[in-house]
This record gives sequence, structure tokens and C-alpha cells, in this order.
Amino acid sequence: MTLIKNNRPTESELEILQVLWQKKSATVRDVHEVILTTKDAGYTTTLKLMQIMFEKGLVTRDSSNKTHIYQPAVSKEKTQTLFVNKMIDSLFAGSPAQLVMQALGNHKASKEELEEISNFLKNIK
Amino acid sequence: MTLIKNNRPTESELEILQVLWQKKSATVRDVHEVILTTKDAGYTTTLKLMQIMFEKGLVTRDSSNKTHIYQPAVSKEKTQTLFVNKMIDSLFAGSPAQLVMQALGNHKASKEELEEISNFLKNIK
DNA sequence: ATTTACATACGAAACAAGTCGTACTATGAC
DNA sequence: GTCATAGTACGACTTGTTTCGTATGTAAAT
Repeated sequence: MTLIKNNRPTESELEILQVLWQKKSATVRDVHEVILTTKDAGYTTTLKLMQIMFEKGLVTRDSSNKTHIYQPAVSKEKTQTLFVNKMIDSLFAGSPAQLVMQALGNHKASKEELEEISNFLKNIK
Repeated sequence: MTLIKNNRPTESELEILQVLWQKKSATVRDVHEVILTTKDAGYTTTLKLMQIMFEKGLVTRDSSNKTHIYQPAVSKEKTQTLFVNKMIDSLFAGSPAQLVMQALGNHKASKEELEEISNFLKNIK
């Protein structure tokens, strides 16, 4: 029986995943360049992180060439769900509605967004 | 000039805060008993965590008696906001609406909850 | 007064995340 | 061929979190 580990990505891993989700496919340098716009970090730091993510199965890579090409191995949606669930559980007493209202209350979304959510609500009702 | 640190509570600290938010005021033992229903941990582990939280300013305590009495020093709402913002930023491209729809889509909230959210929406529109 | 029970304090180990230096390798320019 | 460049691999350090053992204090019960 293989033990399924809870592979919740860490903070830095999320940053990298974001780049990969957006670009679909990227080298360490590609990712690193994006990371640099947000924070300071050495190239080998990003490299190491991505190597670890590969070991964890968070990304795949094509290593047939010298410069490896990485792709996300976990979907954005699944990952979002993972974190949202965790958060509902640990901060909103299991109630998604509470989370929703917190998010809406604190963020003054645009008219369009509110409209979008209204429609969404009508649909699932 | 004093540097204000970003005091985001850790995972274990959140568990403890949850108990304190609910009970308003509690001893280490009170908290520990609740923690035990969820996971295994030694008493001194909970004690140590709460001592650290005291040093960090996450809780206050009345130590005039042998058995100290703890209270939360950060509000549930502020903490929720902290985490929700973080999450919107790091997983939903800055869009609260996306988070909201994720949360609603994956959780089939009850009719009452949906109604509540609808009303909430009307109000802020 | 001893023992028992239950508190706090605190050091140290175990673990995880992030960071970077350094070694090594492949490739293209000269 | 030699050199510069750009890549991977990996060990080791740092910092933060979680865990728990052990020392110690205090009060109530016998």
C-alpha cells in the first residue's frame, strides 16, 4: 500500500507554479526571470526549488536537452481547491459562505465582478 | 523605529487561536483538551506553543495565579482577512471574485447559505 | 512533613523551507 | 584545443516550527 502524501505546495513552490501555469512550459531561467520581478533570489535557489518540486511530483520535466523544460504536474484548479478547503476548515469553521462574504466584504469588487457572481449564484441555485 | 513584523500565525498557532476565539478565555489545559480531539500531542507541546504565542503577541495572559489564563490578542476577522488576502494574491491573480466562485463551486452550500450570500450581494451593490 | 498532582519554564532535538556556494558538464566562439 | 558561457547537481548553512523531556514550584491531601 502506497502512502499518499499531502503534497500541498509551499509558498515558494506556489510562486513557481504560477509561472508554469501561465506559461504552460518553461525553463528554470524563464521562471527565474519572472520571480526576479517580485523578489530577490539567486538563480540556483530557483533551480534547487524546481528540482525539489520535480522529486515531489509537482512538476514534470523534459531533460533530453541540456536545458531542461518544466511543466506543472498539478492543475491550478486542484491546487486552488486544496487551499480553499484547508482555509475554510481552519479559519471559517467549515462554512464556505463565511469565506465568501469575508472575501467580498473586504475587497470591494467591481460592478462587473459582482454581476458575475450574482449570475453564478443564480445558476447553482 | 520599531520594525513591525508580519505576524501571520502558523498552522498550529491557528488551531490554538480557534479554541481561544471560541472560548474567549482558556487555560493551557482547556486548549489542550480540544486539540486532543483532533490530533495527538503532548501537553507540554501545547504549553510551549502558547508560550511562544505570548512572546509573539498573538495572545495575552493573566499570570497572577498559578494556572495562567490566556486570551486571543488578534481578532478572528483580522486574521481571516490576512489569510484571505494572501490567498487571493498568491492563487487567484488578485481577483476576489475568482476565489468566491471557486469556494461556491466546490462546496455546494445549502439553500440558506446561498440565499444569505445573495442578500449580502444585493446589499453591497 | 511527605507525597501526589498539576502547573510553568526551558533547553535541545527533529524536521522543514529557503538560500547559496561550489563543482562539474556541455556547447559554441575564437 | 582553449576559453567563456550557461546550464545542472548537490551539500551545507540558516532560520523557523514543532515536539518533548526534564527541572522546578506550589498547593492540597494524607
